[in-house]
Amino acid sequence: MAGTDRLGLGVACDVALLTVRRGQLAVLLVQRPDEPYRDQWALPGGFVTDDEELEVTAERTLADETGMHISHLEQLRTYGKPNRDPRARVVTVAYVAFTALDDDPANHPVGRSRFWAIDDLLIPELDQCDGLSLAFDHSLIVADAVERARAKLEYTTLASAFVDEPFTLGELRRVYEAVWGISLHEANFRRKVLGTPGFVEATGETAPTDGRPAQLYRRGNETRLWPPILRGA
Amino acid sequence: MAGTDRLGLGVACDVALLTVRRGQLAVLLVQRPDEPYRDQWALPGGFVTDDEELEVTAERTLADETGMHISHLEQLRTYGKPNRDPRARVVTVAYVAFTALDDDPANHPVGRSRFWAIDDLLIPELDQCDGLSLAFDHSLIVADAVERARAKLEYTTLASAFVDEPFTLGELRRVYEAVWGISLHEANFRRKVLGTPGFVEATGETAPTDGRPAQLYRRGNETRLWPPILRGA
DNA sequence: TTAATAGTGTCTATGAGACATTATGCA
DNA sequence: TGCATAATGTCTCATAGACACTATTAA
Repeated sequence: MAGTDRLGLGVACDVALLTVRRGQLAVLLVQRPDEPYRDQWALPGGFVTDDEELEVTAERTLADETGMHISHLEQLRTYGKPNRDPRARVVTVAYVAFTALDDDPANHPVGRSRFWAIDDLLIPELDQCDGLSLAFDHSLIVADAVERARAKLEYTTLASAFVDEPFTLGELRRVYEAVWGISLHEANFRRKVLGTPGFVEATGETAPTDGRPAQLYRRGNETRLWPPILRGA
Repeated sequence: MAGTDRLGLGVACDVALLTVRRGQLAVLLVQRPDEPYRDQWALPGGFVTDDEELEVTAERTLADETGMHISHLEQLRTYGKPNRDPRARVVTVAYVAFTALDDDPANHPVGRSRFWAIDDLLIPELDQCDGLSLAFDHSLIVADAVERARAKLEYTTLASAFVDEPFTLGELRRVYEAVWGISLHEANFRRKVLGTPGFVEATGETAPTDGRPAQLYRRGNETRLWPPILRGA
């Protein structure tokens, strides 16, 4: 670690908060109030302050800019291309988080922030060549966050983080379908989820649907999913 | 991204170069010439210079400190605890890479660097409570690198990156055994590898062993491994 | 009744784990 | 000959995929 010039280099954190809304995977964005990229949409985030943990920076800036308080952030990766910010060299440590949208308005984004369906964004990295254009290299970060979510559904019980409790197996299945963009076989999905101890816990209650009422479940204690549910080749 | 105080914060890159040597997973370390942690062993790495890609910093400092030239680095994660470096706030972007050790001395570490078997290191994060103590939080980085390697063996053909060409299936199997620390069933492993198109390509040659001579193979073009080879619960 | 979704049961194909057996070198 | 490792064959079990069928509500 030889010391070289390291001034004029900023460190920031950005957060890709994902949810499933109206059957679509969505990400929380903020409309930028200032240049550069004024009025364009960007991930919430900001610079690291002295003696502040990176994850705390992510939580703090997320709360400041969107009003969302999320406690379990997961580091995604770090983006440091020299010209990714036109003002100066900024290395950003991106975090990803997953949340359910409940009916409590206190948990909804405020100010210039809102959720956007991934499908409505211009994300070349996901072969989406039209839609809302994002500031900086944030389309790349969103693409990586989406891939992280897709991968984690395979081998963890993350899907249940996207649904509000209590939930039905149909709702849980539609999370998989929204994130992976494919349809899953209802009966096999049920067998798999119920056959994994600790994935979900039955409440004994039922909820009305468009058809037969469905059993309600809560999240179980298990976080790993073994064997995994694989997306296929 | 509101601008706040961001001076006095350094950005560095560190590299965990992994290999399999004498049947053991090993990592390339450098004995520190200066304080802090003088004479202790650390990952090669150094500060990012102006307008330098993070990956280039990693490659450059690896080459400077160890003489190893590795072109395919993969970002591992970023470590930014406020006091991880006693001198100043330093955020380090860690990279991981995988290499085979051939007989060419040009590809061996030089100077104060050498490979250390993971088993000989003090890595609390891997429940290894005695052995060589590493500088900074590098035992955590090494632990994460080892876990990355273990995971990638499952769903990619990474294992072949650890063996010098040409290689036998026995050598390839011993890579899995060294990295995962378990023994694999020889016949099932062979069926799996040969049943995955593009994992290995037969050369037609054979190599002597302690028993029957073994067919020799080269790396194939496939990088994904489907279905994966799973370590088990 | 029909439509819609929840939920159960079962057949089959695939692939992993386990094991037996043969092949081929060397001491 | 015995030993060590390579290589092949096969049986079994777990599980995913597919599909048929029943259950329960609302319109």
